[in-house]
Amino acid sequence: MAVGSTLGRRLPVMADVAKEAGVSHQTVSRVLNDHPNVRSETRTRVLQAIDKLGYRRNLVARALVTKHSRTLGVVSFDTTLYGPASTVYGIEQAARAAGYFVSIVSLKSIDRAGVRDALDYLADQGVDGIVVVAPQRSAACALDDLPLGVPTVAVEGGEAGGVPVVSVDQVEGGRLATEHLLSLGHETVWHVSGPSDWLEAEGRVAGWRAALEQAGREAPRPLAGDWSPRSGYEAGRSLASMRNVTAVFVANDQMALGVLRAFTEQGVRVPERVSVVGFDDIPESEFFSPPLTTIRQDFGAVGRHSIEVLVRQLEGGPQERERLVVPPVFVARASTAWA
Amino acid sequence: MAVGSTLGRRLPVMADVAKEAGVSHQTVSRVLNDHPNVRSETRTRVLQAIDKLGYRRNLVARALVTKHSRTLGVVSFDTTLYGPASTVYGIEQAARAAGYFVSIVSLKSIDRAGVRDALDYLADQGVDGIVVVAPQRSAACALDDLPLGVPTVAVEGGEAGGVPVVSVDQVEGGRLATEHLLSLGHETVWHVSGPSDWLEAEGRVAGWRAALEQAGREAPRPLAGDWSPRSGYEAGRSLASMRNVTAVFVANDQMALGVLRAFTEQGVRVPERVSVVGFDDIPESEFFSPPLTTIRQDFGAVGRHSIEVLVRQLEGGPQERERLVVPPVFVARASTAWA
DNA sequence: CACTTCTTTGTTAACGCTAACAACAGTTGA
DNA sequence: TCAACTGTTGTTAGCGTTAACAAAGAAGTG
Repeated sequence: MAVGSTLGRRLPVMADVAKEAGVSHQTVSRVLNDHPNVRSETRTRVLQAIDKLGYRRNLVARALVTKHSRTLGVVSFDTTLYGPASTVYGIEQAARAAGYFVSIVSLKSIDRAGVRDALDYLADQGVDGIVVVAPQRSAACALDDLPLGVPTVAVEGGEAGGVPVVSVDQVEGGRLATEHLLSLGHETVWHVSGPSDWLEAEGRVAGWRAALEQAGREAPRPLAGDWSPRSGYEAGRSLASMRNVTAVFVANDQMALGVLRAFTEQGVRVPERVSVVGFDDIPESEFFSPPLTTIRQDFGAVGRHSIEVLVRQLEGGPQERERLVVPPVFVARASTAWA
Repeated sequence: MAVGSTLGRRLPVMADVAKEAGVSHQTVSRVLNDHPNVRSETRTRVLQAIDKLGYRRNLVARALVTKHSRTLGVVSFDTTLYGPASTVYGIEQAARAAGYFVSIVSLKSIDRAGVRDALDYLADQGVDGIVVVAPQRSAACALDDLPLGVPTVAVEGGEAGGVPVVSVDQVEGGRLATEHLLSLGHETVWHVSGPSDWLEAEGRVAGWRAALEQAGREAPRPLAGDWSPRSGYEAGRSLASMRNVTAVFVANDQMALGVLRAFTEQGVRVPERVSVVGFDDIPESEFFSPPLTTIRQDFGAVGRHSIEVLVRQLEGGPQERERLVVPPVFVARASTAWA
């Protein structure tokens, strides 16, 4: 690509290419859009002109007339956390592979108004579709009043207002963790949960409860955390002081780290005296002391599926009210042992 | 905002609002853009019409004529890692506060071609400016051939081709870590470095070397990792088998976790026999066993500054060849002790 | 009172592209 | 020979907005 004749001047437009190639601008457009009826000799002449002038088509002008920007909007919450970050990454990769740009709004806090603003913001910008990573009840609610006419998919969105949802089966994950601990002979399993307004936290609690119930065990009162290692640490200190605790299912790996730390400080040995299971399988978990048994979520798959569903809608499909569930995977390591 | 008369029809445009308010479309435009010369009575009539029709302005059309999209592009590498994720988050927050959208391209691998493509991709889309998170030498090189005319800022970009750079002072960080260990009476300090093509890794090595040299100590051969806990673990196994190692500066916290794990397995006590310092201060570090002494990077500040510099350029400032450096902060915890 | 100036509004022409239709050659077929 | 078709290209008219200029009235000034 050369800069050539337009050096220092304004960027070349389609008309410049047309003149250079001795055709009409419409023929240039046809070449660019792979229309069938262009003589191959004409096509090469146009391509040469494009190359010579260093022409790049103006996608804004294109979007104005086609009404499609080939941009997807993503609304997420705190992309500093491993889960959201991985999900957004998966979404971005899948979107690009499908030929779409991604415009991201990362919310600091999620109230209904914040999500609404973000959605309006994206709709204004002319995105073709939106993925909302809505792990909280409040965010999921905001999906009830969507910008009209913009196809939307929710990730981890519960029964979000009429839009398709892609999520990891949190209930199943909670069940897997709990059943594993029960199968090791533990009388019951304690639980450090995530914040109560998070759907994921709720799902894990439900799975944990279901597994205990099925085994005919009493469910102890869960300890509530906020996903942070510190909150896990505090829960861990409480648990360490209780003699009857032998198994703990912690709702994410970061809090599990805090629990492990508290146990170490209090001289509670893992897994000899207490077994611990986490959730997420962050890259660090394998190197905790001891390496953490956990439930892996395939965030990449969630991202890919959400884009698949969205693109299917964009490209003509009907607004199906589908619900895609990605199964979690149990990962055995060294933080759990026989009672 | 009501949906009103256009229910089920096409979205209302400026002309519809104009007709509703009994003015010309240009007057509507003036109201929307806060032009001074509009009679206040006219203004309220227009605003009422906007509200009644549920009108939202078409930013694509606006961008076509103004040549500004109020969108910034961000090119980053693997936003799953804590550092890049935090930086991008900081950028996004700052950009939104400044009234800009953010379009993100997250590269899987960074070769020069990949970065180039991403830049073209964004330039095509009509972004007003670009932030490149270019922590690798290869990425930084790609800044040499930038899309013409799009203001750009590099984050962690070394001496990137003529564009402003915002970064954390990695050399100073490496120095802080090493000096701390030397001040505790350690004879010398070993180093587990990041990948050699990362500028950050290089800076930390340089700081470590400088501190040792200044103290008149021999620098041992550094062990190379790839930022992952696993590579730290492997380095840790090597170090554990060497009797003369009493202090290790690890180039990031994730690898430090791996080192700690290897030491634990081999019965090497931290900090009693070996002191360990990490880098980054990820949220987990405080809860490692033992809590990790480390160097904190203020990723949020880096993001904010990069947007500041970029916006200053966009809004008329000259393309200054500036270099903004954010100082790292030493964080003392329990993984270091007197030799 | 004529003259300039200011305020408010409207009219017209872009911005760079694609869609729709028109036009023209070169076939083909009756 | 004329009509109908086919493949290729050009012409025109938008998309929805802002910029530039024009115009009309109000207000100030000598």
